[in-house]
Amino acid sequence: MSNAKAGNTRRKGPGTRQDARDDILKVATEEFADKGYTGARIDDIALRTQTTKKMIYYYFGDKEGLYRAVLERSIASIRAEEQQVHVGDLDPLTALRRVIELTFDYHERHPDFVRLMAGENILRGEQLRKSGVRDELASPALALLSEIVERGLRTGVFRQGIDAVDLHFAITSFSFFRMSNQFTFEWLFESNPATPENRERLRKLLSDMVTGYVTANPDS
Amino acid sequence: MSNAKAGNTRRKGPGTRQDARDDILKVATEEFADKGYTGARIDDIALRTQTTKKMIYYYFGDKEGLYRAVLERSIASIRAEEQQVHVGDLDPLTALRRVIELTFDYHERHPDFVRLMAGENILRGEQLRKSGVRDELASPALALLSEIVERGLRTGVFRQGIDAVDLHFAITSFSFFRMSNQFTFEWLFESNPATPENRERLRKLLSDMVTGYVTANPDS
DNA sequence: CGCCCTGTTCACCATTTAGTGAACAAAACA
DNA sequence: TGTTTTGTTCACTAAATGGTGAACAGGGCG
Repeated sequence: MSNAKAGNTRRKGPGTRQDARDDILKVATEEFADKGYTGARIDDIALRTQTTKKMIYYYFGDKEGLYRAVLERSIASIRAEEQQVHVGDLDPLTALRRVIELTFDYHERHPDFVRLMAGENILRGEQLRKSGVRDELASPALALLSEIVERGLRTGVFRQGIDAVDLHFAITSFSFFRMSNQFTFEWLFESNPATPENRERLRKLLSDMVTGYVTANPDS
Repeated sequence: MSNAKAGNTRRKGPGTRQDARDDILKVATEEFADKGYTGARIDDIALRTQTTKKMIYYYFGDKEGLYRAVLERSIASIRAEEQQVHVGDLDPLTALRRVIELTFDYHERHPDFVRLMAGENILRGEQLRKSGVRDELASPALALLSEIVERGLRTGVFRQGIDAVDLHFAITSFSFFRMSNQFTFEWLFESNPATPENRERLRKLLSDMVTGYVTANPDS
């Protein structure tokens, strides 16, 4: 609509070109995370950007293209962060605790990512499936876990039948749900799990529960 | 739009009045679960209903009113189901296993409920907060768990520091995430947790993990 | 110098979408 | 039986929304 931007100083200085894309992507990420795919408004994104609506279409083609770019960027960022972690020198149980805590913390630090994934699942993951990014190594976090599980089994600290993907599932479901469902959970139980006063307790609970499960324990 | 319904037999027989509301609610539940609040289309709902768009507005006022009615109905239904469960005669650990399995199964059996809650959380739970239904006893499932935890602590089977809400959180996050995030999880790890071949394993994992955590264990 | 490629602006459009006005039908009620 | 209340039809609308056409600016390059 009327894009009456006040100080429309049309500077063409260096760094404007690629930065325009980034500017759009950052704003679009917030918008899509906040309202979901259908709820997001291109006009609103354009308004909060230094560029215009036409530029969004120029760079990303259509709403779907923009949305896919947002998803890909968000996932790339989590991968980059995961890649930094190294736990090879820790004993399996300590390493596992480490990974659990990192996963827990990551979800807390990136609510946009959580909301984006929640929204994409409502859409049955169709856009992600159309995207090609997948191949760039599934998830460093899983590789990490696989290595830990292998070591744990080898040294006899872990019990038989532990699967890395299942472990990752257990850890992620807890960490993700804590952020994604905080509102309905609070409404139901008058306690918001994503809140600071519940943070440490839940973090420890998850860590204890998973490490306890994994630990070799012949009886029972 | 043009509601050219083929056999528009305008029967006014008994049972048409209240059933119209139910018909609308059932279709609307699917629509909102499938597309989220903003993605849902009143016209589409009307088309798949025996009534017309105007009737939807007649009964529910506006889109928000319809959505809220859908949420309330969905939650009322889960409550009704939970109320049926009785585990007072089982020992705490068996009772806990029972509740875990019931929660796990409920989420599997009601994907619409899961998707609806996921969508409502993207909206930050605003509609649920506007709704007044909450008072009708928070959650029977929680009452059940509280009673089990109390017995478990009393008989010394459970260890100290177990909280019923936290337990419920752990159980629900696992069960919910399995359904809600199946698509992105499958995309990432080439394994869909909601699928029959993963069902039993995950169900057992959750049950073992939680009961293991809860069980008294002085060492470590 | 003239051409072309990448950005960029502004006005504009077709469709979709939530929501309505008014008249009418059929019970319920008096 | 007349009147009021509840339910129902159909045509209609204002606004929002994703998306476009065309013209143009400016730097790189033959």
